[in-house]
Amino acid sequence: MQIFNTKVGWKEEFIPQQPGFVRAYVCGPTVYDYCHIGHARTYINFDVLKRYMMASGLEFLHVQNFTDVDDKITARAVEAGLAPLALADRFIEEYFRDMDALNVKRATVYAKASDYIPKIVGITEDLLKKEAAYRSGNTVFFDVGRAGGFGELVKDIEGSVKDRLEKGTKRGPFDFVLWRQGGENEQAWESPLGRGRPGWHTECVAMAITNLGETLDIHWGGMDLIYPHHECEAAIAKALTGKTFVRYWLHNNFVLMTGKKMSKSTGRLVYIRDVLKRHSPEALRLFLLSKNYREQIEYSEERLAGAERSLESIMGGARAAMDWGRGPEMSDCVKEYSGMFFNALDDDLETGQTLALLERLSWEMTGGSKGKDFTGAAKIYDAAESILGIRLGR
RNA sequence: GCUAGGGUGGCUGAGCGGUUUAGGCGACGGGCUGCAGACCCGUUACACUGGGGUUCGAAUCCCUACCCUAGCUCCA
Repeated sequence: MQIFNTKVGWKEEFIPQQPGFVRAYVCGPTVYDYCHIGHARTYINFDVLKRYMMASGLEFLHVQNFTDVDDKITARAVEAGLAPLALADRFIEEYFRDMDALNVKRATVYAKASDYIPKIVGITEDLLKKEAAYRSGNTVFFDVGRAGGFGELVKDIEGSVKDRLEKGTKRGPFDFVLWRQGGENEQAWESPLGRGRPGWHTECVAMAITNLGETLDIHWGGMDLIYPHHECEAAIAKALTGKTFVRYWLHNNFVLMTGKKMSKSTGRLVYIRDVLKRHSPEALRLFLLSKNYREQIEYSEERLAGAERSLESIMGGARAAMDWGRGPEMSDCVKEYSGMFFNALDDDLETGQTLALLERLSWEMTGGSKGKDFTGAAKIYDAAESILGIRLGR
C-alpha cells in the first residue's frame, strides 16, 4: 500500500522490515483528562490502518504508551488530592471506556512511562557517555548540535520555528531536557542522575525500543507531535543506536472547531463521551473517517447529524445487500465496487472515498438503480464493518 | 519564514480522466394535517479561482499566478 511518510514528504510503498510482520508504535495521550474528538481521530485512523494491514495478511505488533509522568499530571493530581499515578490510572481507565465505545481494537502492549524509569535513566546516562548530552545546573540536556542537529522530520529548523528561542542555561537553543531534578511535590525518582523526573521525549524512545526493538516500521501520532516531540525522539534514538529509528513516520491532521484546532489548552474541545450522549458511536466513527487522515476536519453538530444520515443510508444498503444472498460469488458491478473500496484504502488510507463508495452503492441498491445485479454486495459491507470498524447492525 | 492542505451551484460538501444523479440544507410544487411543524413524494442548481499545457476528451493530470485555512518547543 502507499502511505505518506512525513520523513520524506510523499507517499511511499509500505514494506515492513520483516516480511509479513509490522512493528508499530503509537503516541498515546497524556492521561490527565478525558479524551476529546481529536484523540478519537488519531486512534480511530490508526485503528483502520491496523485493521486493513491485518486484513491484508500482515501480523501486527502494536505498542501504545500512556504518558503518566508529566507536569500536567502533577498539577491535576494536586487539585484532585490524589497521587499523580493514581490520577493517571483513573484516566487510563476512562481512555479505555471511550475507545471501547468507539470500537477501537486494543493494542498488543500498553506501556506506561512510569514503568520505564530505569530504562530512561539508562538511556540518559548512555547519552552523557556518548557526549550527546550534558549537565547544566539541575538538568541534563540533550545536545542537539553535537548529536548532528535535527532534520529527521523538520528539514529547516531555523526557518520553521516561528519565534526566537530562549537559550537559557542551554548550550544550543534547540537543546531539550532529558532529566530534571525535581522538587518535593512533584513526581520524582531516585537515580544516579539525582532525584528527579525524565523529559517527555526520552519516555517514548524507551518504551518504543524496549517493546519493538531499535527500528520501528511505523510511528503514528497527531501532527502536533512532529515538532518537537518526534523530532527529539529521532535525535535521541539516532545518538543512542545509530540505526534507523523509524521507517515510516505517519501523522494525522487535526479536528478543528470553528476554524481552529481542537485543544485542551484553549478549552476549544468536545469530549468523546459528551458526543456519545447525542450521537451513536458509529456516526462519530463515520464522521472522523469521512476525510483522509491527513486533511483537516471541521467538527460541528450539523456535520455529526450529517454523519448520522450517511450511516442510515449505508445501513439501508447493508440490509438490501442481504437480499442478494451471502454467497461467495460477486456480480461484475459488485466486483467493481469492491475493487474501488480496496484501492481507496491502499492509497494512503482514503477512508473518505470508501465511505463515498458505500453511500453510492447503498443508494443504488435501495432503489437508485433498477435492474442491476448486486450479488455478493454483502461482502463489501462485511469489509466495511471489519476494516472501517463501523457496525452496520444487520 | 517553514510544513501540510484547500479554492465546486444560494449555502454546506462529494467527485481524483469520459457516458445517469453525489448527498445534505435551502427554495419551489404537491401529499398528509382543522392550521402549522414534523414526515412523505416530486421539482430545482448543468457549477467547478485566473492563465497556460498534456489529451480525441479535464473540475479531475502537469506548470504558473492569485487568494484562503491550519500548525510551527502545552498538545492527538
